Amino acid sequence: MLTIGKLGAQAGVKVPTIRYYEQIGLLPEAGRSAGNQRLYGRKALERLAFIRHARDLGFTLEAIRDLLSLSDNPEQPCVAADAIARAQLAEVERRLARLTALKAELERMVVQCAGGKIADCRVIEVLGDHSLCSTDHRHPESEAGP
Amino acid sequence: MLTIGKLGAQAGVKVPTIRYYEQIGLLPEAGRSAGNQRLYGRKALERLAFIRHARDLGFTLEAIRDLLSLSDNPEQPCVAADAIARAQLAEVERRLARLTALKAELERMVVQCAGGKIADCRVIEVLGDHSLCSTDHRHPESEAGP
DNA sequence: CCTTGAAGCTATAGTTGCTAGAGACATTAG
DNA sequence: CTAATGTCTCTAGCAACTATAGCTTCAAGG
Ligand SMILES: [Zn+2]
Ligand SMILES: [Zn+2]
Ligand SMILES: [Zn+2]
Ligand SMILES: [Zn+2]
Repeated sequence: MLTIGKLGAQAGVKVPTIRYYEQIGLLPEAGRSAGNQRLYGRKALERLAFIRHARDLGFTLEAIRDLLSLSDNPEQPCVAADAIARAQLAEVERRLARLTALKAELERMVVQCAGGKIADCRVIEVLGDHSLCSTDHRHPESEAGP
Repeated sequence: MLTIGKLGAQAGVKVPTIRYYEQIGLLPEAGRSAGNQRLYGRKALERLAFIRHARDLGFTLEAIRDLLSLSDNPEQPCVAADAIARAQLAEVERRLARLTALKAELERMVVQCAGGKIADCRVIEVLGDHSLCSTDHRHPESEAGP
């Protein structure tokens, strides 16, 4: 049996994060010691490692919630899980495309600036006028996340 | 003179967002009409477009605050502005590297799954065990953003 | 002139995924 | 036995908005 600190160390998750996951129902309520401290077994460690890994791959907690409940039904077909993964892949590809455009614009900005006064700074100038950009990088939709 | 709605439409920013920017001091307090409604001129539109464009390029509001106060001093040298842009470029490059790794792992997952039961699903399996991954994609640090 | 509907106002709370702090109890090493 | 660490609950905060409620103001049509 592991205390919350040991569990966190094993899974690479901070202690408050574990309590947070329990609070939002991603982890089941842990059993308690005589002194009211949480105790975890191997199953909890596996579940937490699953969550951590999925987070590292950029899945939202909502997606992970679904993935976990799917993985609790091993006899069901896996199409739903695969669909979640494919949606995540699509999301990553969208972000990648956007970031690639951003990188191009930022590089252009910093390269073009000759480094004089603010009044002549290409960075400031481009920021004030999107028509100076070479691509249409504008926020098409979603955001955030790893 | 523009009402807040017209201003938002011109700059591509939602009305509550404009009020939010004013609240956190990114936009100066707007003048008011006789009936207490905000009124904006060309300068406010330019400033808002600047903010919007910088946001579209992934700058944080804190960075934008600094960029705006720099652009208010046109005689100063532009090194500080360029440094902010280069930092943003570096950040974008870091995210790009991470997302590229994530994309590779997600592709592997969905390609390898044969589509049977959850018990045999490669997606679920890989999520539970990072050692099945081909790269070390783990969250090295920062996150979030465009 | 008056009514109606859209647009504006303030203030508050919710979103996502945590993280930090306060103040009290539990456990463990020396 | 004491001191240091670990854990407990609860609350509040981060970014950057978004949404809601309940009001007032404005512009256009009849
Ligand atoms: Zn410059
Ligand atoms: Zn642009
Ligand atoms: Zn599958
Ligand atoms: Zn992995």
